[in-house]
Formats: sequence, structure tokens, C-alpha cells
Amino acid sequence: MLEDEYQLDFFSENGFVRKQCSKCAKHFWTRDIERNTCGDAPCDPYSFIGNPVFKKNFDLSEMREYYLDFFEQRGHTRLERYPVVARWRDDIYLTIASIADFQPFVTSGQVPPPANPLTISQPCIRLSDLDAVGRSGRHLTTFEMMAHHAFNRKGEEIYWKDRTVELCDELFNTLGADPMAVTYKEEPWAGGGNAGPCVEALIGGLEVATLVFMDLQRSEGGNTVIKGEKYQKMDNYIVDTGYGLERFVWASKGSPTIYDAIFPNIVNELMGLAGVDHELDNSDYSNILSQNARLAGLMDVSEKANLFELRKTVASSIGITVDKLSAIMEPVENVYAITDHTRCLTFMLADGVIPSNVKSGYLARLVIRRTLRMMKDMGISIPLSEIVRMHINNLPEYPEFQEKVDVIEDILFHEERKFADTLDRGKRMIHKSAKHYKESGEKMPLKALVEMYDSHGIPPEISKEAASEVGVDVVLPDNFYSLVAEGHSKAEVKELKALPYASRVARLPKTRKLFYDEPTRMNFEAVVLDIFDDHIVLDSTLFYPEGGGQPADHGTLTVEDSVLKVIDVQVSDGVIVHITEDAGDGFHIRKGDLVQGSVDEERRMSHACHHTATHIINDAARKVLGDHVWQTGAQKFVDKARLDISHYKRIAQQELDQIEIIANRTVMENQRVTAEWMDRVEAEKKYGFGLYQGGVPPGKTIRVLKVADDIEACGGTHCASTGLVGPIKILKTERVQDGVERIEYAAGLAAIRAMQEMESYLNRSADALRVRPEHLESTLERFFGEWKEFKKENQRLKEELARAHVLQMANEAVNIGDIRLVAKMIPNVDIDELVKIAGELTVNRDMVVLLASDSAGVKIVGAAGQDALKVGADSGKIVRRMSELVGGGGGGKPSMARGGGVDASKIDQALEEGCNLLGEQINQS
RNA sequence: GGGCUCGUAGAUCAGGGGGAGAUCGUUACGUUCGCAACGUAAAGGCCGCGGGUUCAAAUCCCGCCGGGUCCA
Repeated sequence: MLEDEYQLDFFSENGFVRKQCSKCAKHFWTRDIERNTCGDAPCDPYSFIGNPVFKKNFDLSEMREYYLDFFEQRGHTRLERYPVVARWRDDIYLTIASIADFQPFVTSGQVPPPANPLTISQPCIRLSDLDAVGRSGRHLTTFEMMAHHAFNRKGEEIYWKDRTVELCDELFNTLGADPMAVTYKEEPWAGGGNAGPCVEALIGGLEVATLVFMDLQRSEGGNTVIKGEKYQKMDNYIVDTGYGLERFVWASKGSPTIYDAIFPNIVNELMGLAGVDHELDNSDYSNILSQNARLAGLMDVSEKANLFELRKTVASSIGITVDKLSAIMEPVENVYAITDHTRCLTFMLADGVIPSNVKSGYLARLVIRRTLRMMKDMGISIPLSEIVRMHINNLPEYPEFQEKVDVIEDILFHEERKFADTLDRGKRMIHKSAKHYKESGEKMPLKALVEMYDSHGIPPEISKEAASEVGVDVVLPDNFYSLVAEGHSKAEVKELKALPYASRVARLPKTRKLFYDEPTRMNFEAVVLDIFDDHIVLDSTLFYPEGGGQPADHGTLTVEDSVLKVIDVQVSDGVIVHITEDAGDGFHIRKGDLVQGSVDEERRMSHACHHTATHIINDAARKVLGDHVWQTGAQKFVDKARLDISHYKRIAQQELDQIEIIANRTVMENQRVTAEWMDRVEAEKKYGFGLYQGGVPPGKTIRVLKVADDIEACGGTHCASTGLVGPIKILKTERVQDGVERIEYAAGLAAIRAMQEMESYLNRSADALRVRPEHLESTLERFFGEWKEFKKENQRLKEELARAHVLQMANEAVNIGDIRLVAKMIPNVDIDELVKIAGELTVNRDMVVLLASDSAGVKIVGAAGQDALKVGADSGKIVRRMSELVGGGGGGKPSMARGGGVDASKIDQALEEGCNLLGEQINQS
């Protein structure tokens, strides 16, 4: 990055000098001529601990208000925060920076900003440094990025670098910071396909603000290279600043850690519950924490080796042993992390993340389980929800959290139970497996632990603990989690199926969409703009292209006497492409031709009914289940539709019934369905991000659809009023993922057909039993009960019969050496009974039994008593040979074997062969 | 989206082509003044559902349903 980028008038007019850091060699600006270091860690250690940099203490809400007010006073519009779940983005799950609120459409210039310039304090969640949270004294999973943004275009500049740095510097001054202590370090920035020069603002060794001047975008032909990527200038250039609210508060208090600065009461409460004496007034104790934070500021403590290094350094500087230091620090660090993690959960859950095993829900579950583990280690036994409630009470400036308390509590209750179940299950598995290895004298292989974690979610520490309970020692390597990762093959990247002829289609003008203005018209005339094989583009069309979970319209295009069947319709950047069935003999259709289009009305109306019904069901589900319900996907068909919603437990039948009733009531109210093209920002302001339930449409204006109480951005075709949807019948629910329920339903005639179908199942079932449908259940229960009784009775009778046979057959035995043989064909007896007879007979230890029956082909059973086995009898081998003779196969153990075949005429021969074989076996022994 | 796992008695699980088992719980009887403990016995199974392979499937294969879990 060019040095010129940083030569600001502001710096030169205010007595700043540009210097190069004697340690990291980076350039920085300072008022202090004597200064040789950049002010950032590790070149400068923290100096603000115990020595606040501002003239006053601030808590979070005071600091936030001070900041927003400061920029409001200076011409910025204050914006409400955005949710921490980035629902307007499809590339990230969580809001990771204030600028994320305005990506991609505002930053690209496609959509004007909601205000310009603006200021905001945006809660952000970053889980990338999870291991450092609590240990480093400064890392948080959740923080508020206070920011002022200015979106500049060519010839339309709000302000740029000078004003930005000036505002920043003025902020520090009004807060009472020592001007000589402030440095601005040059540090080119890049991220998310954009880049630009950037200065980091540092006070007392702490980076408190980052001022990014985003004016580059990634481009192959670019001439600026940053971190190995080529960039070029953009037409619009954006002031993207980030001020760490929590760091400002920390710097204003000078407490040993950021955690003690931002939520001291919760930290104290939890320390109490954990039995930790957290006496910051005690200078020895406070000194340890401060020293730890100062040194931790210089390194990355997420790695175990570094953490150990930190412990060594701190211990020696204070003059205690590493063990003693660790014993002091670990509980404190855990409590800090618990406090942080629960604040993170508060934001996530209140903003509607449902814990799950996929997507953002997985991130929530990850944090929940980490927290529960640490709470267990610390002996904190209150419910997780209670800590979250402390945060909610501690954050009155977020009144929306109060409304969510009940749902959050329910969600956390479920999650705690789930995790406890998982751990219980896991411990049992480990115990079993550990015992197995102990008995076989082997060590428990690491692979077993990796599998426990990967397949069953048992953290290695728990595995180790459980294994040691059975007396098996396990050594955990540092790289455990990378071993887990190794076991996963790289996910295949699914290539998006690009529309053929895309580049040629792109040159055509956008198709006029007639289906929005005239949703009930099915016939139209249009001019052919171009043809690519069987792909036809018109100047305007009534054909709805596939999108928003609604399949494409079908129908016909007619030119004079030739009719083309439209079998698919796709849209590419506003150009609608009709894909027709291959007519075989080429197309009699040319550019400029006038065509008659006709849309398959039944198909379209069916889709429209189901689409409108989807909005109605979504709204009803939210009313019954709660505000956390969020659409995560939907698909419409001709005969049914489905809607996936986020919900943390299975939907009960009772709830489903209620959803169905509310949905049908909405239908009967026959409310008008309206659609309105609105400015994106205005729509977001008015209706919130609930608009994007069905996905995020691109563009400056979006189509806002109102179906009863449901308001969404939607590009589909709909019924003109809810009454036209007709009856809505819910068909079933399914759990597609943990935390995501799928509701399947039919609307209109499809609903009637579905009901008729179900009715016919019912009627046919009732007919089969010759009962009326209302008696089906009781009759079925009676039948099933009787069936079980009969089955048992049958068993008993067979056993009795077997005993009867046994008495008689024992007398028919022939002696072969020391043993007795019974070989007999019993007609029409099934294999179970043969087995029972054989079993009974071989209670006599010297008995060998070979039985055959002609039931269902041929069945053969052989059995040998204890003594017979000793002299070499092997019924397995005998039965195998016999079965082969009757055209089948068989086998088993020497003591009991079964077999069978198909040729009943060979039974006698088989029995004879069996006798011979037995004779041989005995003679050989 | 990609993996890995599990569905057997009321509960927890074993078995893994050839007589459906164990432990706990339940019931009855015995022992006891009574209880616990103990002893004896019994009841309790569409081996998740549907196909397929096989003489034979709880067991092998395919599909579905229902759980658990890791990764992006």
C-alpha cells in the first residue's frame, strides 16, 4: 500500500509525525516526537491497567450513548442495531462487523444507505478465538462495534480520510485522553473481496478503533496487491470504522481484565457460586490478574503451548510457582469465559437462533455445551437460563430481550437435558469400551476417543475421565481436534448448474413480467427476441420462471400452426428463458415472430394456492409456536407444498391442529393479498428482517407481499385473496434437522384430494375388518391383543405337541455305538416345532436327532446331546449334507442345526444319508 | 450440504445368518411382627417399518421412519 495514502492534511496540520516502529517496523503517526514504538501489542505493553486513559469511568450503556451522541452531534444519523443473526446475508451466519449490516447491496452501490453518514453500535459475534476467551483478558465472543460510516460515490463525497481521523481524534480528546498517548498505525486492510488503507487507533497499548478506507475491490486486472490478491479502485468508496465499545469501557476503568470492566456484577455473582474469592481490592490478587492480562496482551493464548509460556512468565515476574499460578488463574478464567459465553447466548437466542446440529444453530449449541462443561468444572449448578436471565436484566437497553425470556428458558432447558443425556450415554459407551480394552490387556486407542467425539459428541476430557473410572489411562494429545478433522474428507463443492447460453442471454433486455400485474390472465402475445436451440426469449411473458420455491409454469407457445410445449422456464438476470420440448424437426420460429403464449392454468393456480398457503401456514405457525419460528426453506408442488421452520422441539399434534385451524380461519376471513414494490431500505425499516424469511432477493427494490399478518419479500404468484386458496390440510410433519421442522400440507383442490385419499385409507381399513371407521381403533386393539394371545397359545401348544412326540420317539431310537439316534420324517410340521422336538429329545445326553418335514418345501433339523457331541456327532455337517440332497442348504452348530430345501421326494434318502454320516462321524473319533 | 453412528422386554443394553438373552424394574410366593435385603418363580418382545437375498434374516443388502453426533 502506498505511503501517500496516509499523508493526511489532518496529521500535518495537527502536529503529527510519521515514524517507523523500532520493533515491528510498521509506520505510525504520533504527536509525541520522542516516541519510537507504534503503541500496539506486542511492541507496547498495556499501560492503562490501573491507570485509566479517559477522565471518567463509563459502563457499557453510558459509553454507547456517549459515542452515538457524539456522532449525532456531528451530523450522523443514529441507526438501530441489526440482529446478530445475519438474515439478510446468505454468505455468513452471524453479524461479524457493523459493515456487515450494509453488505452486499449498500457497499456495492446497488442500494443507497439507510442514512449517510450514519452511526451505529452493532452487536457482533465472533467465535474464531473461542479458546482465548477468558484467558487473554481481552477476548470476547460478543462485542459491540460502535461505528460511523460514510458512503461516498464519485462526485458525491460525504467525507473521507481526513474528516474520519479528525472525528476519531476529537472523540478521544473529548473523553479526556492524553493526545500524546494516542497513535495511529498504518495497516492495510482486506476482507470479503474489498480492501483499502486503514489506520488503527491505539491508546495505552490497546487498539480501540480501526478506521478503514474501503476503496478497492478484488480484480484480476488490478494493480494494487494486498496480501497476495490483486485489487483495483472502486467507483464508490466507504468509510468503515469500528470502535470497540467494550474496550473503551475497559480503558475507561483500567480494570485488570475486560470482563471485570463490562459485566462486573455477573462476574462477581458467578465467582461467588464457584467459590472463587474474586477480591479485586486485594492488591496481590489484582496484581496477578493485571500482570497476566498485560502479558497475555502480547501473545496468542489460544494455543496450549503459548498459554504455558504465559504462565511461566507471569509466575516468574510475580515470584510464585507455575502450579500455584495455574491454580489461581484457571477458575477465574473459566468464570470469565462462562460470563462471556452466556452473554453471547443471550444475543443469539434472543435474536432467534435455534440450537441445532447444523448452521448457525450448531454454533449456538457449541457455545452452550462449552459453557455447560465449564460450569460443571466450576461446580456452578444453577440452570444456564438463570445466568442468561442475569444478562437480560443487566441489559435494559435491549428491551426486546425481556419478551424472549420464556422461550429462551425453554430452549436452554431442552439443551441442558439433551447434553446431559448425551453425556450419560457417552459415559456408558466409554465404560463398556474401556472395560473391553482392559480385559484384552490393550491400551485404549486414540481412535476410539476420536470416534466417541466425532460420532457421539463426547468431549475427550469426559472420555478420559470415564475411562479412568474403570481404571484405564488415556493420554490426550494436544492435536486431538485436528485428528478429528483428519477423519473428515473434504466436502465436495457442488457446482451451480449454470443456465446454458447464459452469456448470450445476458445481452438481451430484461423480460417484461406480465404475471405480476395480471395474475389471472393465462393467454398473451409477445415478440420473439432470440432463440437458442429450444430456449426461447420473448420481450414479455406470462410464464412464471422457477424461483422462491415455486416451480416454473408450463404451457404452449404458438406461431401460426406450430405449437411448442413449454416444459421449463428459468430466469437469468431478469431475462426469462422458455425451454420447450424438442419438436424433433426443428423450429418454425424466428426472431421477430409474434407468438401466442398460453399458460397451463391448472398448474399455475395450484402453485399459486400453495404459495399463498405457505405464507398463511408460516404465519399460523408463528402464532402457535412463537416468534422464534423462522422459515428456513419451502417448496411448492401441484399436489402439495412444504415449509421448513426453525423450532427447538417436535411439533405436538395439538399444536399442529391449532396451526391448521388458524390457517383455515385466515382463509375464511378472505383477506386481500397485496404486493407492492418498495425501496429495500425503506421496507427493511418498516417491516424488519422478517421480510427475508424466504431468502434474500437482490436489487434496490423488493416486492413486499402481504398475506393477512404475514409480510415477506416474495416474487411468487399468489391468489388475489386468501379465500381463493381454499381449504388447507396439513398432511404431516418431519424433522429435517435438529431445530428444523418440516410441515407438509395441501391447499385448494389438492387438499380435498388429500383428504379423500386419507378417507379412503380409513374406509378400506374399516371395510377389511367389517367395522365402521369409528370402531376401527377399538377393534384393532382387540385384534392385536388377541393375535398376541394366539401367538403365545400357539407356542404353548407346539411345546406340548413336541413333548408328546418326544415320549413316543424316544422309544423309537436306534443304538449306534454308545449313542441313540432318532431319524424321522414328521409330516406337515413347521421348523419351529421340529426345533422344539429336537431340543426336548437332546435333553437326553446320548441322543442324536435328525428330523425332517415336508412343510413349505423341506425343513430339516438336527440336534445332538452332550455325550453325543463328545463322541464326534456334528449336526451342522449332517444337516448341510442332507439339505443339499433335497435341493437347498443348511447348517448350524454341532449341537443344533437347521436346513431345508425344495424337493420333498428326497426326504427319505436324506434321512438315510444323515444316519450314515453320523455313523462315520462316530467311527472316526 | 458432507460424514459417522444407533433403533432388541417397562428402563439400560448384549447377541450380529441356524433354539430371542442379561441386568434393573414389575407381579406372585417364600423368609419377616412389618420393611429393606435375600431366595424361588412368573408375566412382559411385529428384534422401528417396508422391500430384497437365502432352505433359513433380529442378524446381510436397499429404501423409509425415528433418534444421536461431528464438520463446513
